[in-house]
Amino acid sequence: MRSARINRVTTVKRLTLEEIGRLAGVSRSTVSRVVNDHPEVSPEVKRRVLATIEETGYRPNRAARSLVSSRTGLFGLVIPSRVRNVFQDPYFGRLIQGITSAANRAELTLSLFLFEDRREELDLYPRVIANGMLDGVIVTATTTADPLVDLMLQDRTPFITVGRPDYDAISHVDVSNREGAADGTRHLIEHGRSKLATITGPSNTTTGIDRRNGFLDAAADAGIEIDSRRVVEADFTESVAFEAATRLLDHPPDAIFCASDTMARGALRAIKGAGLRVPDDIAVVSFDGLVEAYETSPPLTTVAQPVRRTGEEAVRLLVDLTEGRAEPSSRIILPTELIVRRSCGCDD
Amino acid sequence: MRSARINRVTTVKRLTLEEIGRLAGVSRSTVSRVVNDHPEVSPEVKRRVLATIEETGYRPNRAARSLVSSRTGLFGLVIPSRVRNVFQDPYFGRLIQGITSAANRAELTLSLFLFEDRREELDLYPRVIANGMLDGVIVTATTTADPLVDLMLQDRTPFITVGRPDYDAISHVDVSNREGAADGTRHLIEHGRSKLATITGPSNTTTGIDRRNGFLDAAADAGIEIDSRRVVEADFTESVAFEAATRLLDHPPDAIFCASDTMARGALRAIKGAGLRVPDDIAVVSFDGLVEAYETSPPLTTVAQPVRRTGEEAVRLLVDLTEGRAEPSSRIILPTELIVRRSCGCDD
DNA sequence: AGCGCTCCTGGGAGCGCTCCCGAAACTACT
DNA sequence: AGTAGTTTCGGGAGCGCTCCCAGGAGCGCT
Repeated sequence: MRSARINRVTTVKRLTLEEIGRLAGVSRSTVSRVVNDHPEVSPEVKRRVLATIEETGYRPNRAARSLVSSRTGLFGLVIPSRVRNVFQDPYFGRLIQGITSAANRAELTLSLFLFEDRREELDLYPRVIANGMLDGVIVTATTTADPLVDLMLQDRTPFITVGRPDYDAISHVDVSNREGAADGTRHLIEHGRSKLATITGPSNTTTGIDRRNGFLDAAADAGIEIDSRRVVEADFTESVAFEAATRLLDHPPDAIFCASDTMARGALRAIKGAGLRVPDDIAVVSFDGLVEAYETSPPLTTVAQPVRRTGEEAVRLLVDLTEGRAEPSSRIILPTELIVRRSCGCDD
Repeated sequence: MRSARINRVTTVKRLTLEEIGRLAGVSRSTVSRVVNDHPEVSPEVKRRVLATIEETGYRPNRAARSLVSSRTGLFGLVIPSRVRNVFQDPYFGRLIQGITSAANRAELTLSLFLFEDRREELDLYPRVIANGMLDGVIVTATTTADPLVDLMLQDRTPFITVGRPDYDAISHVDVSNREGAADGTRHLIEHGRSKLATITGPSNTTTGIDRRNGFLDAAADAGIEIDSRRVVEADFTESVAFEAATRLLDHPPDAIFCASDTMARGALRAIKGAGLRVPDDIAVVSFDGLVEAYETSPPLTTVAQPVRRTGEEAVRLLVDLTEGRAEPSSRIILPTELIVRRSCGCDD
């Protein structure tokens, strides 16, 4: 263990522009120009100022800058309270990585807002949004009629959602949930399955709705009737999906389309628990592509979505929006891709 | 889909203290006193001011406040670049939940800093720490000789680490890794196992070191010799642990203590792949308590650590530190608890 | 009536920065 | 040499807030 030099300096005179100017023999304004890389500074002076900034380790005070520019360089990432066990599903982790990665590259700072309940969530607005603390906000996983979104709509700080929002005219980035779900379901049908079932996400989320509709689209296209008891709703968690799947097994389907990998794990567990085999008795296709092949048995066939890229695009869109480069209601839709493994009945 | 009222108001006069004062017929100062709940305001005036604040929806500008108070209400959570796949392991998710939950309660805002590489990580210091953007910082998962910690030590912004730091004199919160690991190992020994092995965390982390030492402590106490080939290092990921476990199986032990649940999953997969049974051939005990019983087969016996509480205590400690309530080098050590399931050889 | 006291309120100063305007210095012309 | 134009720099003003100090109002007391 190394011993630390704790330098609890009590009165470090905080360096200011004025002070640096004094040291370099120029004015406050000139130092400001150098710091902000304005052109009208002679090379000689610029060199001198840069040198004293270097040796003093001066950093401009952010609060003062924000006060005059009314920009903070701070962006918010909001994950609503509705999301139970955010990190149980690999989705959010991956999304956060994409977002932080893009944020780092753009040299902007990201605040994370997670909530335990609705009260905390609504408290966010007065506490950090209405007072101009954030230059922009990314809201994920909104529900239909999300009160936070309603509040944000009243405000001036730019925001986008990840996932299709309830309102039109809100900028967002999403993946082709409906088409992807249809692709996955079609694959099941091509395997000759016809007693199709699905475990959907919550019906108060657009993601849940879109993937369910994609499933229904594919079935309808193939002329397959879907009994409403074969459409069960869960909440993207493995335990609730387990229960949903168990209910499904009362009248066993020969194929299940699960709206997420995590839910597919629950379904797999339920099917095995009932003494049935995957894919022989029931074929399974899921959505996300976030679970490695070795993590389930059999390996999951899944509709992969580019989560990391979703995060990166979200940051890009938000920055474009704050700088007026993007249309107020642009949308970016990223493609999905079917990854064929074994749970669908394919050999490989 | 509801249609949105996008109110792109171009020139909203931002409300100020002065403005509110004018509306309420008092001065800027009086409004300030009301907002900050200072006592020397008459009830009648206070009521009137509060009323106009309410009806105008006024929120004090944070930048201006920060400028004079030199406090921002912003805290940072730093997860160093070393951590590959932060969210593959449930640990960080749980920790983040604990931290954000406590932060919400304390009405402080949390910024998240994740990095892809060392360069990004070191960039953090000049970009957000040295310019006083953060009131305090929580650094997790530091390695020995972490350059960021070295930088922070030079700075005045208070910081703590989660996990025992390399330096003494840095405030931190940690769990009893060494004792916990010894408990887990002792349990294996009580099952009559003597050919003990361990898969450790990285040897440049105090967590890796402490848990390995706990394992060695228990073995030594029982008079059991540990062949150095029975101590293999991994990096807390399941895939590297899989490889480490595979190496271990060249001279199969009859018990493995894994320094994390995630690594235990890798070990389980390797053992099964080799055609051996758990716990019959090899008993397994892990550390963390973050994996549900149904998630592995057999259910893992594990040394549970209170991750969520760790996060909460971290926030508490940091806040105490910034407000001068805590000693400059306090440490909080949380207890671990052995959760007995089946992988160790117990019946239930 | 005069004094001192407390209670409440208003306004000046200043936090560290950016923006703007004007002056100084220098150049290039007539 | 004088003028206009350009480049480079300094200082005032002000962002919205908090802190401090001064002063008025109201009170009870001598």
